[in-house]
Amino acid sequence: MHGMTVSTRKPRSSTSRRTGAATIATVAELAGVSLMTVSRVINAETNVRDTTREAVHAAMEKLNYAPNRAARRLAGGAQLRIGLLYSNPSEAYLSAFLLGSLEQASRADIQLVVQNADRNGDECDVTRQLLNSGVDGVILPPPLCDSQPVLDLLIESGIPTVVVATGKRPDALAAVSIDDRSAAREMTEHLLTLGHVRIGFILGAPNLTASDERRKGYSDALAARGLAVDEGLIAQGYFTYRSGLDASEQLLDQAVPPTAIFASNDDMAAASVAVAHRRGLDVPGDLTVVGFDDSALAKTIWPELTTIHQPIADMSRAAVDLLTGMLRSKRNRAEDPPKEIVLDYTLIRRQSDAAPRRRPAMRQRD
Amino acid sequence: MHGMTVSTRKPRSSTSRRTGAATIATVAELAGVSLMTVSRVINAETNVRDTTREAVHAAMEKLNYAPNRAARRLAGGAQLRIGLLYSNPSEAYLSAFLLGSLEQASRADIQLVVQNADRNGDECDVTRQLLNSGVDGVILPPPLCDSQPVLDLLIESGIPTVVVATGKRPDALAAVSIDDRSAAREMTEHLLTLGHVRIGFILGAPNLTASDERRKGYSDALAARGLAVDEGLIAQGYFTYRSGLDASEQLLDQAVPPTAIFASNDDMAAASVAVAHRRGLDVPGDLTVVGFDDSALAKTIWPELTTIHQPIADMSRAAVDLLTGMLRSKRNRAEDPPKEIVLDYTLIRRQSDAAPRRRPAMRQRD
DNA sequence: CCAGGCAGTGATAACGCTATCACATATTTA
DNA sequence: TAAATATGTGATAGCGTTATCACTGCCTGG
Repeated sequence: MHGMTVSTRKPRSSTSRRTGAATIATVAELAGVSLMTVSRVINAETNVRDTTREAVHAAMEKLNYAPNRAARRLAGGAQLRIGLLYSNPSEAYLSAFLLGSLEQASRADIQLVVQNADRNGDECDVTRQLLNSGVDGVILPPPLCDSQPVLDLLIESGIPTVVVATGKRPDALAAVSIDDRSAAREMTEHLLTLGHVRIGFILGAPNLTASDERRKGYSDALAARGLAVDEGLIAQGYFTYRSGLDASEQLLDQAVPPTAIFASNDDMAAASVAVAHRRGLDVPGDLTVVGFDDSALAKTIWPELTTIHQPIADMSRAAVDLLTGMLRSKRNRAEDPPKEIVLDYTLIRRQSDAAPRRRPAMRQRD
Repeated sequence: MHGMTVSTRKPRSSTSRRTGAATIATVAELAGVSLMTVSRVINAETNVRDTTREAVHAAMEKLNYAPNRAARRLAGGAQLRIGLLYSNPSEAYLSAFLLGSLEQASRADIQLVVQNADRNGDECDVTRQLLNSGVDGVILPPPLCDSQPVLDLLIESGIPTVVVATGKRPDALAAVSIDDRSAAREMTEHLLTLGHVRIGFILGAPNLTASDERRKGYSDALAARGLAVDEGLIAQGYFTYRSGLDASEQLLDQAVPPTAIFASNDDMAAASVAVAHRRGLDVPGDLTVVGFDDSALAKTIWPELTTIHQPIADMSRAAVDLLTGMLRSKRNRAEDPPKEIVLDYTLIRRQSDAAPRRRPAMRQRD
């Protein structure tokens, strides 16, 4: 006859790795019931006889029992995982972003899966791969937050997603951002207040929504002062240093060149400074240059750049927070409309801005 | 009768409660090793063959694996905390460094406590504070890795510590570095091979040991060609852009100016480029400029800098790895002598170097 | 009086990881 | 040359909990 199991298991060596804390097993023994019954009592399940329940409660009290969270999560499979999908941002941006999100994830005891979209082929492939790997939510920092194919994929899959620092948020997704538009307006107003009137503007990459917002902010400020936007003072850039060089040359080649240049990011602002120097213009004496982002570069070059500080780490922290909330409430079946969190920016004044020269007449070299 | 169990159990339905996330088992299968080997790699244990380790790392990357914290804690792995104490390095350096260490820490599920030594008063106070906060180990990137008081404090406390990128490692501590001296020699040889003879050198900050090493490398290369070191071609810098401006001016003011400038880091090299442009010199046409570090800046500016690539992120990853190994082996066994890991550098050739002009006379552009 | 239903309860297998020990090869030592 | 010791790797048993399903009775209704 078979089917009988003789337990050949040898008694566990008592020393190995006991923590000393009471476990569900201790409670069960004391109460004279099985493990499962105790588990049911703990989880307030209904189908336990009252007398049994009381006995278990008594035992728990006597033993000062507290359930082990790790074990609970392990068994329940309730561990949340969120994916962070990024694509060649500047390293400075990425590390600040990671710093914030890892910290928050660790605090909330959530697993963070960081994935680089540039490796392993196509953006969409990587996105699919991430979705298949079983994450519960996704965080999308720039520039991926403006990639329509990726967004479509995420929206279609219905996975809770937070986009960060995009200019216009898709209706279906939650977002964390700063108000790019009013930041750009504030910076432009700052320049106007200094006395500048001809203010050049270097656009960001056309496919990124934040670029648009910044340009609108620039226009807003001019409009508020009743100034017309001179298209000759707006040059296309692509957020790279090199594109900034060309754009700056173009602006300074104007018949009446600007006395200030507002670049849509710090890299391009640094390029403006370089072009100015090459032309023998002093910054900020002859030309004011300001940037946006407050990247590492802003403090590296000389003069240090006046720029808009984006709280990158705070934004990523907020994104993790927001996503966690969404995931938890999703369990409770609540279909709230996606939220949007807008954080504060700061205008950081350094050494690259000044009032325009009284007489813009002639600038000799030397 | 009890004690005998008839096993009528049918095989479990496969669907039950899979999360879809990659586990240590998935990784093991893909890498073709056992669970334990993967576990060992994750925990940076020492007794795994390098080839095996790489295979496992590759598998983890491909699967986007992240360890399950709950399972980890449950199984008895204590939560390790390591402190990362930094003090105003360049932001570019710091961000690359953080990127690597955060990634590795996250992979190994270790808590990383990042502390800025410049806040809260004195370096030593902050160090003590960090030690008291109960970290299990410390990582010390430059420039703090050269601060004798801090080093003394750590050595005295006996806490496992890894210093990174220091020129000379204290005997008592483990270290991760590159060979600064031979990297500088290689770069100088490169310039010599291009045909340069008068090569200016901008020193790094005098209190940092890496600066010394780089200078020695420069001298080594000249000596190897039988060239004397002209002190007029060596200018003091402090690793900042601004100090690079002064140093470059000084070098280019020489009666017979150098045809190439080798700066001890990229920030100062960028400054050299700026000064050259301001003087109407073309880079690399009229002046070759090369840097060291391959920081983000090297690829940001124009022309992009030829430089020595320091694998900063890899170094910090290695530091975390090394430290975890030390902490784990500390539990199990006695004290091994502190290890030193030397990673490879790479000479990256971009657009800022060229052979010197045949006739240093005058040649108009275009 | 018996098939079927339902409330209680228990036995056992995951969950994903690490500790422990066994084992097969290298490398050294006697 | 055999024995002793390292090395690198794998098998397996937990860690404390919940999911799943089997089992025991006790009730129903025909």
